[in-house]
Amino acid sequence: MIYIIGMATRCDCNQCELRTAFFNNFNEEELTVFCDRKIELPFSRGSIIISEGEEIKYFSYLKSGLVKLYRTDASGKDQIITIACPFDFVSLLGIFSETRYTYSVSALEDSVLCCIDIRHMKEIAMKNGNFSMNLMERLGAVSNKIILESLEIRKRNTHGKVAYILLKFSRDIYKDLVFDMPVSRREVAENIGMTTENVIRTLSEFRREKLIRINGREIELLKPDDLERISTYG
Amino acid sequence: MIYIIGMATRCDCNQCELRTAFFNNFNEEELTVFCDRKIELPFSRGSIIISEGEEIKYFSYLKSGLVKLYRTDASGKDQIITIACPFDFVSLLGIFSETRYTYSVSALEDSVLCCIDIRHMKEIAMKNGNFSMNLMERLGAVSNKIILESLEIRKRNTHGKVAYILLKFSRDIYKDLVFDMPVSRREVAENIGMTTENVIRTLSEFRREKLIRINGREIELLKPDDLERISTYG
DNA sequence: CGCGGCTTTGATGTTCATCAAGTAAAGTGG
DNA sequence: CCACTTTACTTGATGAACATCAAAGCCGCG
Repeated sequence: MIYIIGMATRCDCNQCELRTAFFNNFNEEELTVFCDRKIELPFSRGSIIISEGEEIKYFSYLKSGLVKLYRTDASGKDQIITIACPFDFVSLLGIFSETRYTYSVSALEDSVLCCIDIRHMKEIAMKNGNFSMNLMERLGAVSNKIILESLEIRKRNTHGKVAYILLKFSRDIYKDLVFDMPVSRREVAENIGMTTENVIRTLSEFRREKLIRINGREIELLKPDDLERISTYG
Repeated sequence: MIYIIGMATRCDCNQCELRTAFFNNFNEEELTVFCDRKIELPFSRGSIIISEGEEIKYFSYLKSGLVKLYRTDASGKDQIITIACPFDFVSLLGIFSETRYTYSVSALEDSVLCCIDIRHMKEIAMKNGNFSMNLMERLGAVSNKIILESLEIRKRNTHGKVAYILLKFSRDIYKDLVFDMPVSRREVAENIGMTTENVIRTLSEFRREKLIRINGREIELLKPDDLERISTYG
């Protein structure tokens, strides 16, 4: 992990939006210790946060911004595993069963990561069963989401795939019918298993059919219901 | 879950092969309680063990046999998530974050499930941090495997996909170059995202090229190294 | 014995990746 | 700040890969 970009900052974990997720299971002392030990690291858009093969030292989640988790194959082609939003874990489930990362992470937007020493995390989990259960629930939900999404994408044709990811950006990430795509056309292709050309071609078709409006990376969903139908039925 | 097939049996958890995985973290008393509360359920080949949407009542793992985890879409088509071997968990990670199953499970071979009340499992995990951590590690490893496999399959063409799954059966499941396919051609197709016809066509090509020998469901890998190459490079 | 499901092969057409080529945008160094 | 390089985006043409449709043999089961 790279530490050079900006200064590590601190915030009050009492205020953290993840509090209800698992800090609730801390007593005062635990929370203080956690707060003291955690560090926050800012990363600028485009920078690599974690490289495949790197040793796992921290348990970390995304505090703000947007990051992609991806794998690079032998021929250098990337495959995007998932895109993580604020308060999603960047540490996936392997975090406790592996010693090295099996994927890379890079920042799609300026982002801040909240990190805590993995050993410390384990210690807490060992001692505090409620915390540990809560953590398991959260990690499980993330894994489930990734598995589900991968299956959903796999069964769609090109039109369905593009509609699916447009709806995902609009609904799950930006909660708006108008948004700036955080990823290039190539990255969209890497996410849904298509070629860059066909992503563009499909987007252009959607534009011609007045389903969407495109202005560079800005996209507006004009007929979300129709896109929904395309996503579901191809 | 269906209980009607055969009688629930018991075994000594001290002898269980999963012992080192997490029973090690039990003290004598905990192990006794666990052993008393768990039940073993036999299912005959082809029977449905869990149906999508069903309430999650048990944490369960496969003691013997072979099962498939799958989802059924609106049009009735199945998509196989993964095939679980003995001592794999049938309960995936959602187990603690969901109340209902998001997938179905059916027996590919005569199988025995070891089940324990999910509430009891949670109680133990809450109290025993080591157990809980171990559980998390194991669940994490399973999830990771599923995610990885899904990504691997997605990036292969038909030849690569078929070679990949043949090698998986041979190496991971049966540990032999000769094995009986536990699944129909259609199920292979549902596992790797192809049509049944193209699975058969590809298998026939492999046979004509003397890469494999086929006798109904019995398959022998004659040139595993060549299949390896096909799996990796298409 | 006949029905339904599984397997297999062939013919056909659609979908999609690849190749090629050009424009636009964005970063780089003098 | 501008020429230059590189990267992103876009469209078209082509062929290969793959799904679909059709038909027939096989096997197990009621």
